[in-house]
Amino acid sequence: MKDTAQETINKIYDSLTRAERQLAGVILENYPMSGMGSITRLAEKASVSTPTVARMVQKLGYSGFPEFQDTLRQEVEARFSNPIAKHESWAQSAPEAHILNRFTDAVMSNIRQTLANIDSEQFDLLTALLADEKRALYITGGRITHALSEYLHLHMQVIRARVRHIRGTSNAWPHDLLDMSEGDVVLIYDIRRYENSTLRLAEIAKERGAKIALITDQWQSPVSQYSDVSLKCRIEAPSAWDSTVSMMLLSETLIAAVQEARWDQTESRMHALEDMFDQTKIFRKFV
Amino acid sequence: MKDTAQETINKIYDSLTRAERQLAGVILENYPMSGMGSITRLAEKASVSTPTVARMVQKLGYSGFPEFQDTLRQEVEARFSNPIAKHESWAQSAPEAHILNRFTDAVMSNIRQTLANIDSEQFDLLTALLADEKRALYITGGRITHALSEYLHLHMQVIRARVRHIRGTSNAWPHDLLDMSEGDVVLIYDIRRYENSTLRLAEIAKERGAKIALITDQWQSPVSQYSDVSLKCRIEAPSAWDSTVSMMLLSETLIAAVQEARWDQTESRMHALEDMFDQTKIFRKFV
DNA sequence: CTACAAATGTAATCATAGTTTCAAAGTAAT
DNA sequence: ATTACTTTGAAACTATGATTACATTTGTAG
Repeated sequence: MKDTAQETINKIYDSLTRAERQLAGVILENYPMSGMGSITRLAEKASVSTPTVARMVQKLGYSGFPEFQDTLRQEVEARFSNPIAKHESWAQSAPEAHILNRFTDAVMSNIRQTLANIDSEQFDLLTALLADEKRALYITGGRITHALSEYLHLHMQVIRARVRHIRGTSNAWPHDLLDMSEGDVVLIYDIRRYENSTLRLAEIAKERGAKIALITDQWQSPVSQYSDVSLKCRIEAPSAWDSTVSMMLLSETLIAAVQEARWDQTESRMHALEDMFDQTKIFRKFV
Repeated sequence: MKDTAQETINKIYDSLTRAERQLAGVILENYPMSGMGSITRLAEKASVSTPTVARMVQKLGYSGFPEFQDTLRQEVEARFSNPIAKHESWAQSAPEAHILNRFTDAVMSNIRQTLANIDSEQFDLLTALLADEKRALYITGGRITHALSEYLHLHMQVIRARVRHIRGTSNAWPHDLLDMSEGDVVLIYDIRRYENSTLRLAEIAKERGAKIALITDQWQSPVSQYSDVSLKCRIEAPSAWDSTVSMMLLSETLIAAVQEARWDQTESRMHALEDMFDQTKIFRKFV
């Protein structure tokens, strides 16, 4: 493997001249960031002239300062992108290039980026809206996100009253909007291939005074122009389709957050639900 | 405290134009290293022109690209000398104990464990079964996993013919089994609070000579006694409910794998679908 | 469909960074 | 002390990066 700049410097340190050693000292001092500015700045920091710097990087084996700097940049990048988990293979039983590993790589990165860019205030605001039972809650999704919206709906129904699922994919949704009143919340999932009917729905809901919450991709659905709160998720994947894993994560986190926020009320609802399950014998008793 | 470039970008993201968002995406993608090269390189990576970059950094409040880059450099330097970054907090904008960070922690660990314990041969076997159009495919889920099963069904329908979704939650599923013949595949999602009807379904399908595939949790559904192939997922979460994110990940990976396996046939199906969408004007043209 | 405004890229211009030349200063050997 | 050689930085030069002006394209309202 190729040496890092650091190693090279140490290797040839003895053959360096006075000014060059001075410079080498500064570079190593807080390596590798010191070399990230311009050649002039580095020269000044080491109190030598720019030609001295230029000459030394050539001694180190680089064609010029830019190449030297590129090397440093790459080193920084390597250290950055996940000190530990850089190239761990997720499924050890499969080769690194197996779709299991490639896909998981992408998804992990999606999740990291989604979380890194999330605005926690928006999240908290949305949690508060969803937890407020005075506001009726409408949930809807598009073709791909329908499943997610249904999943959220299922859980929200357990947590609180007045939750409704709108099938955005049907054309019956205007009926659902009849009951909507000022201050109600409409939560919309919308990712690319943004659908026209979803946009219309948001528009109409907005007109009726509803709060619009949006969960969308990094390119943002046009619905965002009407939304009061929105969360952006990364959805890229090595596939012909996008990955909604990060949206699923956010949805579940929302469920957990809302649930936490109103545990008092939810607890009794859950018990009631359990009782009903018991009576209908849907589930196996203790496996 | 002064905002980081990252925060600033997110804050004004809404007011950005198409090309600028494209650029913002690239910057955030592997922030902050992407901004460390020259303006030209950054522009190329984002497929926009250099003026677009120059304009955006000004929108962000910097006097020009060099100042912007200086800021990034300082951020990198700060993170470098800061050893606390070890235990990474996913959403930096929220405290470590925020549900966003706690939940994500759990989910990341679920994914790691799920992948670590997966048997890639089982996965490949399942991929092959799903890719084989000679076998009709039936997909079903339980109360919680219904959404997942529907999601998989949606995609499988695009990829291949003869796919059917069985609503395990209704009591009409015996009807769906009438057409089932030897060698067909039944894919079942089943996680805890395993449902009786799901078990019955598996039993009957097995009797009719179907291959049973199972996606379940780490405690394993009783369906596994009938299954020919099964994948186990971790689903624990700091919540009153389980997290199905890892199942979603596996499902999407399966979709990608099957799709890859039969891309020749799938491609034309997807085009046909696109054409139909165009005709029905469901989607917005290029946002 | 037309007219206008906004967005974006091309190309010219300007600024700064990087390199090279060369002369001055330092150093060591005679 | 003189000469030959090495080191070094000032300054000229060159290349590349950043900015600006302007034309083209794209989208939108009338």
